[in-house]
Amino acid sequence: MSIGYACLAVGVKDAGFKSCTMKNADTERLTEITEHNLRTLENIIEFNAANNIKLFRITSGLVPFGSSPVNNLPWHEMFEGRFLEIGKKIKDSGMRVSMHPGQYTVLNSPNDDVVKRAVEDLDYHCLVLDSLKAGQECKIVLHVGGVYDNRKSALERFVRNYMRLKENVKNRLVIENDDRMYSIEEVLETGIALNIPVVYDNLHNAANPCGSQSDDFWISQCNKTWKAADGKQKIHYSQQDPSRKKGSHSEFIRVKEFMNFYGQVKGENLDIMLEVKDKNLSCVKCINCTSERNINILEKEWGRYKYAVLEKSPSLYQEIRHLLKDKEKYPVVEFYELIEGAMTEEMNKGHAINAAQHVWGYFKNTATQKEKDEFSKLVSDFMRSESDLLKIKRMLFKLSFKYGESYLLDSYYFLF
DNA sequence: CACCGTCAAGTCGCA
DNA sequence: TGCGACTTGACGGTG
Repeated sequence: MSIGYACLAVGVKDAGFKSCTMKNADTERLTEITEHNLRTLENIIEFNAANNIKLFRITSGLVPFGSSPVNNLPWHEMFEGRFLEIGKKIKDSGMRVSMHPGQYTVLNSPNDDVVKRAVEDLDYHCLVLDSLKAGQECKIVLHVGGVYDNRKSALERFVRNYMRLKENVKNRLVIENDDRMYSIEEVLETGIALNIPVVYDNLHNAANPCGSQSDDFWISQCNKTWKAADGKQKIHYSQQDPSRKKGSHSEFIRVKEFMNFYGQVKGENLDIMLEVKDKNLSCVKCINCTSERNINILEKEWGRYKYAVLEKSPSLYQEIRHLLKDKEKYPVVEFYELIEGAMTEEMNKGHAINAAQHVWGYFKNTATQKEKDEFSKLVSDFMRSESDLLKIKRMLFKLSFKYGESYLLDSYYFLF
């Protein structure tokens, strides 16, 4: 069982991808961005390896306009060596990677130009994985596509167009239920007919259900479509954002809800891809909650969360400190539940200033007079509602960098 | 340097 | 028939 996250890592140094617009996509810019994005991918892979994360989705934007005539660079030859280096790091750490073309890659369209672009886009995704020398268990996840007023012929067209794909693309392609068009039942029928694996997505099934079967039921149905060469069965797991419309991914994984789900499926041998806004943060959380670890892990996590908690709730901050006192225990679920409680608190100016002062404590003796003046001005501006908290945090982050406070540089305080 | 409109894709639903 | 919504983060131009 591995738990992973998609595309981006938050709070990781030098881990931002770049892109460009079509009209700026000249050879020089495309080369530079590809080079940059490969370095970014490598940094994220190294972060994953260091944090015991064994499942990761690579962003489709890795090579800008990778499947468009706008980009006619032989990028996989130009960067062959870089792909091999990164691919080796992936393999050496035991990581499984995947890719997932977006909603605009539609293989079953009645418009043949659209289909042609979809085929080219799948070729591109496959070439990225091939260039990394990723095994056949590293999949490309695709939705079935549109309905066009006739589900039966639309599904038949998917089957026909699938046959047009190259063998190495076919070997990686898996299909997923979506939140509007094709329910898990229809995707399963298609997967069985084509003999390709099916990825079950729990939130899509909640938005676009068929019958009232449990997640566990559909997961075991999908399990039958995964052959040995395809690797472990994969599913997508996400939770509804309570304040946004149906189908929106939550900011973070609510640990209690996740553990309830996990209790039902832990007997299966699954890889779980999380789709969640805070990415690696919830991923680390879920890994910590489902594996045998010790309190050192929680103390490390606490070091990163503590000021983010303090600025929302001093009382929960104290409660967590007490929870971590007993070094023989590993109260992981309680720990994260308390953090979640703090993160959902409304912002309170007094608490926010208090936390900012705690962080300022790292610098107040070493800071220059100019920095001291600037900090107190930002604080009083914030109290008078003349500026926002972001400005204070931005300054504190800069100081952390300048004075080499690596403990603070890793803090999630600067992310929220 | 902060802010916000634009980009890029294909389909569906509603005038 | 045509256009807005859907989705996403970063670009890129403005003030």
